[in-house]
Order: sequence, then structure tokens, then C-alpha cells
Amino acid sequence: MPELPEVETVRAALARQLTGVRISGVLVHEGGLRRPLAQAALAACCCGRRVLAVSRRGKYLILDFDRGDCLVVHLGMTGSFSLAAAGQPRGRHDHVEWLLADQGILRFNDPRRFGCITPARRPLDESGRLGPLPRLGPEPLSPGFSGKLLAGAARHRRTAVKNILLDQSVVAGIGNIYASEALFMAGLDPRRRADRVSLRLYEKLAAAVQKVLREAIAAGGTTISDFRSPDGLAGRFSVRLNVYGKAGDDCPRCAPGTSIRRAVIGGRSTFFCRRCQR
DNA sequence: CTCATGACCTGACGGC
DNA sequence: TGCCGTCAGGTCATGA
Repeated sequence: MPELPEVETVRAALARQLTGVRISGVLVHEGGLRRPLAQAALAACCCGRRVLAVSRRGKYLILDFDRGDCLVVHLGMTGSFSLAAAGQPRGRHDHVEWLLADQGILRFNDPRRFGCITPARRPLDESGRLGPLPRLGPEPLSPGFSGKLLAGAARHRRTAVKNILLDQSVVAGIGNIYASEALFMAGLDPRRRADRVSLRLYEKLAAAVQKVLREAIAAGGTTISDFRSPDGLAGRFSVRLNVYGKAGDDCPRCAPGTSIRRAVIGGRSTFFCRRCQR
């Protein structure tokens, strides 16, 4: 479910709510997450510790505690955090709970169970060789990201250009919604062979990626059905989507007369306009 | 290395 | 009402 803007929204909320808070206990409920998380390991990582910071790398959240321990969290498709008052009963799919020293409870809920939580130590390895993080490309909103980077990654790749954006080892954090949105903004056909897109167009695409991500972050992310930040708010970017989920609608750039198409690329729904995206 | 495909899960929704 | 198929924002393993 969550891509970079949604994860960033969650990060900001958790940072605000948890920084400086001490964890007094943890509960891991059986059969919750698919990658098993040992309660003892989680306790060793967080119990009695304060949250120093909450950061993000691509779609991963990182909660830092005292003494170099940290928790790497991926929300999968449906993972979410919520804060509850002490005593409030646990809901369906609340798999992990952190008891906070100030009486509250932080909960991790995940119906589809694609999310994962991994205790780790700083510094985290980003080469993908060891530790919980796979190999990740640069942050799309950092100076390390550029059209040149995309073009370099696309050389010798005959796959659709959309798949370059979704490849987390090329650039970290773009998912299915923002890939379609950025390609629309850049006027680029998502089905184009990656190695046949010019450097100039990759520069346009990189700029579009940054623009759409910045706007989505400012709007608190996109809620399609059920994304909620830890303070329960829905993302406000949904109303600003141009193409995602809009098959059959008029193209916002060419309207009226041409409609948004849906195609499957790499097994995932892709939305675009055949007239203005080439 | 590259690439496409299916697996992993539950839930929502539309058609009948 | 229920049953069935399809779809869903992500990643990973597998084999060609």
C-alpha cells in the first residue's frame, strides 16, 4: 500500500509522537507477520529504551533506540501503526504492540501480513548483502538522483521504462501509483523500452518524479482505500491523481475525447494516456 | 546479469 | 443472501 510519500507521512507522525518516549514492554502475537519476529529479540532491541529518532530509507522506516539498536520496518501493502490509550482492546490484525512508559500503546496492524519488522544494529548495511535492507538506489529527493542516473540504469535494459522506476535498487521509494503519475507528468509512455528513452526524457522523468513526490508528501500521501497515518488521517493526494485508477476517464491533458487506458506491465496495473504519453 | 511469472496473505467489490 | 472471480499501494524466489 504505501510508497515513499505515505511512508514519509507515517515517519513524520511517529517521530512527533515517539521521539524521547521510553518503551516499557513489547508483545508479539503468534502467527502475525510472515517473517517471524521473536518477542525476545524485539524486547532486547527496545525494552527500557528511548526512541531517539524515526527515519526513512525508501519505503523502509527505521526507529532508532539507545545503544545503537534499531528497528527496521516495512509496511508491505497494508501495514499501519496506531497509538491507543492503555487498556484499549487489541483489534483484529494488531500483530505487535509496544507499551509506552507514558501509558500509551503503539500497535502495528497488518491484515495482509506482507509487512515486516526486523531488529538490527547501526550502522545499517545498504549494499543488500547483509542485514534487513536490500540494495537500494538513492533517495529520489536527494542530490544523488537524476535523469542521468535513470539513463545509466536503463542502458542495456529492454524492459518497460516503468519497471526502471519500480526497481528499488535503481531509485528507492517509488511504487505503482507514483510511477504511473510521474510517467504521465513527463509525457512518457510507460511501455517504452527503457533503453530507447533519451537522456533528455530521463531528465524530464526525474524532474516529474521529484515533483509528484514532493506534492504527495505535502498532501500527506495518497489514500486509495485504507491508508491512514498513525494519527488516523487519510492522505489528501488522492484527489490530485491524474491517471492512477482512472481507466476510462478523460485524460486531464487531452480531454475530452481521449481516455485513460489501463495496461498490465510487470504484472501490475498501469494507467496512461496513449495520446500525450509517447 | 536480465526478465517475466507466480507466490505470499486478507479483504473488498461486482456480477450472478 | 451467498458464492465466485478479480483486484489491491510490495517484495521475493524461481527458472528461462
